[in-house]
Amino acid sequence: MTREAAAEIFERIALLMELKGENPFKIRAYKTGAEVVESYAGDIMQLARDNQLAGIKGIGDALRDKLHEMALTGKLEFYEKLKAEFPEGLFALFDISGLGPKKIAALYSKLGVASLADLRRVCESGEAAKISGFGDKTVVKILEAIAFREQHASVFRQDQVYGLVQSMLEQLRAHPSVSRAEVCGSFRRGKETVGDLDFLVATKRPEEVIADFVKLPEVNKIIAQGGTKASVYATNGVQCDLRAVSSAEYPFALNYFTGSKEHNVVMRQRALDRGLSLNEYGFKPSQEGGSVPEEAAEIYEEKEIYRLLGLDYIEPELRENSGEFDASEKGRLPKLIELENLRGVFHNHTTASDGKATLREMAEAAMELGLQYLGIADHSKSSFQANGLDEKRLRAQLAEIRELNAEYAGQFRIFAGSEVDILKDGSLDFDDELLAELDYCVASVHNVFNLPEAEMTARIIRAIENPHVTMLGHVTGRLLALRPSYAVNIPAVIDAAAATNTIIELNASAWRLDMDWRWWRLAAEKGVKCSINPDAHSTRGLQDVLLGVRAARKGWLTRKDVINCLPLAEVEAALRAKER
DNA sequence: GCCGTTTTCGGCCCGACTGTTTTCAGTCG
Repeated sequence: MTREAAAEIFERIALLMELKGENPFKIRAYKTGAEVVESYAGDIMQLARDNQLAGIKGIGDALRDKLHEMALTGKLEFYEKLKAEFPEGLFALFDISGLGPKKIAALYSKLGVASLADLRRVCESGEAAKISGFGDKTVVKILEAIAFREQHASVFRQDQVYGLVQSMLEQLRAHPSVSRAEVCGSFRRGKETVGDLDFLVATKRPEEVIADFVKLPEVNKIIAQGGTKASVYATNGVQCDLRAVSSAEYPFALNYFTGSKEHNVVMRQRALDRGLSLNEYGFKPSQEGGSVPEEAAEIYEEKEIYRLLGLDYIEPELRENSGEFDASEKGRLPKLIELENLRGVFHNHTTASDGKATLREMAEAAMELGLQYLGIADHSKSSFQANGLDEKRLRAQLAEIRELNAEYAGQFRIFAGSEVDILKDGSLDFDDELLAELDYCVASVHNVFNLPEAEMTARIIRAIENPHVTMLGHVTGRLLALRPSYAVNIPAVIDAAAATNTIIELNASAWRLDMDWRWWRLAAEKGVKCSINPDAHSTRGLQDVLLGVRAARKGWLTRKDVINCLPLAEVEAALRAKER
């Protein structure tokens, strides 16, 4: 069993206990346990198998035994019994914004609501509004939340599929009859979420490869299986399609199945303009009696298809038919940022607020990743829920950082910052005097999400105009497929950032990827710099920068647009650019 | 269920907002 699966079971135990009205502290212990399992720096499942879990904070006797059982048997008796007390569909109700355990328990016990469909029915029929604690407004909100949820029903964040993609690709590439394999579709294009996964292989024995594909351990259910393609559901619920083509067809199929649909339409039109018809198998003459030029018959790489159509190679992330053809024709495609360009990371949390690792552990993890610097930005005092730091604790952390920096002298640098709350009126949670003592400051909205657009925009711009705000955190507050962005005028925010030399964060957490890639070209054109921030709450969380880089590439950004590509010697000046 | 320089019991994060109420329960961050 993977650590993700074990953490998920602890989380579900917590949900079920909430439904049963169990001791809230017991529930919290399971939630904490899930977080520890998820973010532990080390192979916690191996430790669980070997019974070596003693001394891990947050894992006591009970959770230790349960982890051991899961690691050994792949199951947990305790959870199976608990789960059997409630219908499976109840879990989906927790994803409805505004519904918590008490309301779900009431709906279940009073009206027998056991699924999203049931929930919609009792809301529409008026039954729900009659339950004590429910009213008309609650019902309207629930129906709105169901609609939002359904729009995003089969949507998966990258962290939910990344491991699956790597593992399936690895197994496909290792197959003796497979010469090449790749993942296509929206995943290859670096979209923030995906609906399904499209795999492609080049092989001379398609049926054999497909027969082995549907037997992979990650496959939960076969939807369809034929001579050249198969569709399955993976254990985490993602639909995975596999197409098997010949080696000669492979570059064409790779291009076709990567999309986007709109990009493909332009590609085929360009081919027609050259007397060629393009599909997923290759070039053909577009008219009878026509011919295919020699170079079109000898294509091995995707790049050569673009060249034949008079284009520079277009990276998959840019294939949205949003200007890439024009730039490609003119030789003006950007040289996209790469993971290796990053020299450091800002906006990270420690145990001082709601992080799982200490300052020193975070610094050492960053060093191990080959980074030159690490920016800390723990929550400020208004974020009670996240154990935000008050002035005194922040100053203490500042002193601790100075000491560590003395120890690391020359090798590595920690930048002392704060993720300071933007209060309802746009003022900040700390006064200017304290902010001036920091190396940098990320300002973020964490509460009162329901302001009208004009007010929210003014609130954020007021924060941007503070000379000590180095960068703006997660601009829209969205949680992918879970909670929409609050109302905010992003072009106005970008203009304000440009006018004040304020950096905008690309929050690299798989849940956020905020600011959205669709806005980065505009921001870069206006001269706004980006900071790819992992918003790490654990040492493992630092690796989310990978997702941030993918989103930045999709936003046409180069290393010159991203301040944490700067070497240590230059980045400090960049942090001070605004104050100057 | 976890934890402990106040250690084997007693405490465990806090306040805003919303919608339902008529003083508060539930949800959220």
